[in-house]
Amino acid sequence: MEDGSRTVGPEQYRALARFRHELRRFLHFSEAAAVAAGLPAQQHQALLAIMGHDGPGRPTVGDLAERLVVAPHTAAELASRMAEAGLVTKAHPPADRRRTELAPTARAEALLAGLTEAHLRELEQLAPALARALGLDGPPGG
Amino acid sequence: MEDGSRTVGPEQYRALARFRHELRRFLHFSEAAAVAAGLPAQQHQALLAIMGHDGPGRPTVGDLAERLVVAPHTAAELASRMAEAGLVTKAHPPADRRRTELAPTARAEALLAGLTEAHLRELEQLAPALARALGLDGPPGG
DNA sequence: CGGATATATATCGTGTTACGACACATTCCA
DNA sequence: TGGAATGTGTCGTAACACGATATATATCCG
Repeated sequence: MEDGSRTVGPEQYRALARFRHELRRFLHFSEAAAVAAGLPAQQHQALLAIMGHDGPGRPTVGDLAERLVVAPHTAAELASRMAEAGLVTKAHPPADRRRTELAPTARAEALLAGLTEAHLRELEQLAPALARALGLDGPPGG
Repeated sequence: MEDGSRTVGPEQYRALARFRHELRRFLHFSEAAAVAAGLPAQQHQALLAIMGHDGPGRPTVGDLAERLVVAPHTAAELASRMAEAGLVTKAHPPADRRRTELAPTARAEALLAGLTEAHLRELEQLAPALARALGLDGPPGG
């Protein structure tokens, strides 16, 4: 019965559409905030991934690709643009000189701090709606 | 005290980065699924917005813009590409001939049904991680 | 009724981003 | 030590979103 082959109806479309709408509102806020701070949206997210790296040592270009769910060479391009913009510095660790480790500059850290604060505040507002929209089938009583 | 001016530290970066990672995983899945079905990602989402429209009558280009959180002329371009691709038909209601009402074609409905099924299944998997990542400060005990 | 203004959509040129195909340096391994 | 694997970088291409601008329709006000 619940094999999922014919469960798609108007209610599912509406629920999924609502979820995507909430997502896009957040993403739109995020992009606008980043651009207002002088950062392209992807560079902001890359910076967050770098600062939020929780492994040992600095994240590499490959780590960045994995966290952003993009192809390695896409992350490489992104890292290059960020280095040009003075947001990160690149270093090749002696242990494996193929790798490129990324470290944020002081300016990038300052920018990210402000943006992160704004995002945390915005998410406090949006989280309930997002969580609600994640209950895609709607409440059992509705 | 909780004015939010100095709450940004390593834990916040990690939590927010994890949330963005989950988001990107979902968005990557979604785009890949759409493209595999022969639809550009935005056209898939536009279709979902159209089919998920819950107001009276058909959604207009302006409605689409609002749901996708894009500028009206961006939605107009998207609608034109979709009409060219045989995914929607346009109609100008007599009541206000400035408006353009959008209706999905049978082919579009079939495509969206399959994609929606896949998305609902994927969200069942991802929803817990997303919801967890939405508790950005981490559990009180952790 | 008629002209000014507002609304809804559409078009054009531009910039950002992501990809595939390919190139190159470094490391690993038989 | 030579060849495959790994990590990153380069180049050309395509989709998307925007600002500026244009057009058609509707509305308002006297």
